[in-house]
Amino acid sequence: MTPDDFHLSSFLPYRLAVLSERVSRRLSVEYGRTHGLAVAEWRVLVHLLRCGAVSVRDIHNCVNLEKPRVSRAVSRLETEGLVQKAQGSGDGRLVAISLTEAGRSALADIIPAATRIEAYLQNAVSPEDLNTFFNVMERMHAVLDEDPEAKPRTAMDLATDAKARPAPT
Amino acid sequence: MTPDDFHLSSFLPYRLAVLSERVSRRLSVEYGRTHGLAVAEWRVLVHLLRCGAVSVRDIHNCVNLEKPRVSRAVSRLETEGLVQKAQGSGDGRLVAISLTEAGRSALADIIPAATRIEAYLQNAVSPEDLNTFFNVMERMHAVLDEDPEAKPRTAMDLATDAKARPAPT
DNA sequence: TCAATATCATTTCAAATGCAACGAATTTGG
DNA sequence: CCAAATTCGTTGCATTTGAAATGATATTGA
Repeated sequence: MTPDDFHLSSFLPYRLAVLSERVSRRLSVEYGRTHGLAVAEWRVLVHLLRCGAVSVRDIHNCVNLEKPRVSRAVSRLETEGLVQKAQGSGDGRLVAISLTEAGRSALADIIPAATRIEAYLQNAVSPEDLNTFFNVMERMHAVLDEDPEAKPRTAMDLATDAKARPAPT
Repeated sequence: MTPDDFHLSSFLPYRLAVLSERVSRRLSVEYGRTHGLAVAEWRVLVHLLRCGAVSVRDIHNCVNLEKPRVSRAVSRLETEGLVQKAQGSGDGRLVAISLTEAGRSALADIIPAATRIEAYLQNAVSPEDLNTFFNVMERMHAVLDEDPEAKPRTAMDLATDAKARPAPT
């Protein structure tokens, strides 16, 4: 089926990858140049802002990063003084990772810039179209949720996408 | 602005990355298990199917892969016999890369599976919503095209997305 | 013509990545 | 109460990655 007229540039997975990579790179220019952060570190910082003192496993389960990647991102952030590790009271295995003041202040600097980039991307379309856009993304996730070959979604992404149907029409 | 209530899971770049990565991985399960291919190799093969004998630079300019990555993907494909390199007549620097019969036959095997995955993702939404979805993606690309900090799009992606407005209503 | 510059593909090198293994700590079950 | 199994965070290791350097060929301009 469809032997020769298969265009990569109209292939959904490819298009998603190209746009995603372009957006991510544009964003990382922002926090990379200003604070020397990589994607993993950015995600960890943002997660900590909302969730206080959490373990590596918690971060791993929330921000779609492999465990070793989280561990190393936290290490880098710690040496840069943006994050601190404490012994979790209770379970001695867990590490309680939290923002330092420097980390909080870095986020206060980066988040507005990140939000601005998100906004100028989203403002290019109408609110209805944007809503449809997110709904389509959620439907595709839902399809993958049924697929045993697909990697499961994190609990956090599930929860957020579930509530992301504000306009059922 | 928006200091504390910044949710990673509703942040456009993050959501794009998560879905894109999930879709790509699901797809690579397909051609990875059946033919031992990685993403770069898959893209190269597909491009060759449409474009015959091309250079590394051509592939690099079309399928959103860095030049060294293309070079290495071609090497691997060559050792696996799916691709052949020939001296480009004329310019002695260029390499003419083309599919072998084995490569063509591998694609004949993979493309239907890939198309099937694409289809079951796209069939989860109405054609109108899917069209809106692609339009939104194109608008975001257009915004990035104006942004000097963003990486330019490849000529191929530009051409395809431009014509990707098949239903002007 | 022939030096200077540009382009092409590959390679080098350092950093990032992910899987699996590991040691430490906890929980479970007998 | 304690051995087996589980969970946690980290580290080893092999692979992948991309930026810059390299060598080879082409093109340009004096």
